[in-house]
Amino acid sequence: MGQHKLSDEVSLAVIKKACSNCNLRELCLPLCLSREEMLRLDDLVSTRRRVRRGDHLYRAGEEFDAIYAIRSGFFKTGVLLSDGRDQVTGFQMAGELLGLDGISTERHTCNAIALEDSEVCAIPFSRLESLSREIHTLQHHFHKVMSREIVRDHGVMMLLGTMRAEERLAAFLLNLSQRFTARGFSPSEFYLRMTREEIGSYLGLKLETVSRAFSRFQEEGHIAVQQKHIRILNVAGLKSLMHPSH
Amino acid sequence: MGQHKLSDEVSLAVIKKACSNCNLRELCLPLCLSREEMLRLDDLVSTRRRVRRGDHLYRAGEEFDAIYAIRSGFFKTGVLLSDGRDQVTGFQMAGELLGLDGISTERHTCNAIALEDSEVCAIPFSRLESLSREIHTLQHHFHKVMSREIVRDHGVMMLLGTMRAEERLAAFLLNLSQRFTARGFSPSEFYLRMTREEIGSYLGLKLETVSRAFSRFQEEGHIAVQQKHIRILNVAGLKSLMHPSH
DNA sequence: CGCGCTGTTGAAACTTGTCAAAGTTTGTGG
DNA sequence: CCACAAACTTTGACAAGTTTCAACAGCGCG
Repeated sequence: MGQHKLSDEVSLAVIKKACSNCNLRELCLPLCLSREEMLRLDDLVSTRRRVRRGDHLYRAGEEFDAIYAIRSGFFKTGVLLSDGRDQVTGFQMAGELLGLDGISTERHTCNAIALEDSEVCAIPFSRLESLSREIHTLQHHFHKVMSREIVRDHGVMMLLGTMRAEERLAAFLLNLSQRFTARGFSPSEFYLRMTREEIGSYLGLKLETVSRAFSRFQEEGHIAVQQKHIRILNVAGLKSLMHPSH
Repeated sequence: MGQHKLSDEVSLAVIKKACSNCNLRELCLPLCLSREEMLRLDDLVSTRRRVRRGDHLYRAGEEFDAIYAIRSGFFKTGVLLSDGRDQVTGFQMAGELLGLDGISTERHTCNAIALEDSEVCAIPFSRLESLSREIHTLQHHFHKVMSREIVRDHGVMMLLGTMRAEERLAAFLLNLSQRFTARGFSPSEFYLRMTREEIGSYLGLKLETVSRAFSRFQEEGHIAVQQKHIRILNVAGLKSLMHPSH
């Protein structure tokens, strides 16, 4: 019995590397696949890659041949203008896909950098296309994921185009909170993996403005900030900051 | 001989409604398809729809079942926040696709409004998925189109996040110019189909700021503006405004 | 021909950015 | 384990850019 259990655990440890047993499968590509389909996907998503904090997963201009599913860790993506200005275009966490922008030109158009030690599953794109020609649900789900990325970007455009500094930061915190919640973490308490400057870049603000907004939120009792440690004390208060009445 | 010619012209007029003879096929979905594949696409893209200036092609919240290729005309897409703020997320012209954002939730997430009398080809999405399971090149091209939309959105995020008012407007004009050029129109002279307010919404600026920037560009000899009629006099000048030295 | 929508321009108010200084944390090498 | 340097954060004072409010001009449509 003891023997048997041990061998079970060992094989589990191996199998766990596959989509079919990944605890992120509800957030990632495998969504809605049958058991048999999932096993075919396992085969596709066999390459893993570790990325150390601060290292690039890929760089703008590099040849594109795979998208990446984040297994664990935290990333930022960003583009760099010729005159040195750069913009963080997103922060990605476990279960989310990276590299969709590279399909269009067959080159990556942004940089993806790990904000903590991370692990990703590489998904060779041409094989994903092949498989999704055979598995209807996979195809459809992949289209949904790409579309969701477009919707997300529209949300950011909305944020950058119509909101003022404090509204942007409130929206940002609520979004993070929601995504942490979906992953089983606390909705109200988390560590920011990015600097004030990176937050500012994403939100179209200078780091000092981000810092001041944090301080203000704290003064008003909406959150407690200690460096990168955030506790949300008053969700409703933050939400109301997003839609000021005046 | 004369008879023959007439009959040729008549059949041409009919055939012209299909992708295989659409003069936008180099910009639209059919790209890279073989003759035979193109004919199968024709079958799919059989529904046309006229949209009058000011009318909605679709509204946020409506059920999604098709994407649209613009055959002629000009559209804007935008989202509306609960508190009344709205943001134009894009302007689309002939050969471009509308509705990709709807795939993710099976509902349209933005409004699409014609800025001039327009005609679109409706492409039933589930049939597009079927066909692209059979036609590899169509599948790949469609993925590229979605990805291109993501890249475009990142460009707008860059613009909204890092550029000041005049840089934004310069980038906007140069982008329009380039897209008109790709469609065989003059790169340096065109009519804006949208109001200052709509430009401002897209660029995250108030209409007065847009107006002032136009005036300034004119004073400095970069462009000539007369209401919606724009002539670009100095492309290099506009480009340099996008990347100020100081 | 006038009414409404759109666009232009000016002045003041407000928000955010810039510059500067000091405090805090983190990481590294001795 | 400590010391030091580097990176990050906070805060203040001031400057710059954008919005707001307001008035007016022009164009286009009924």
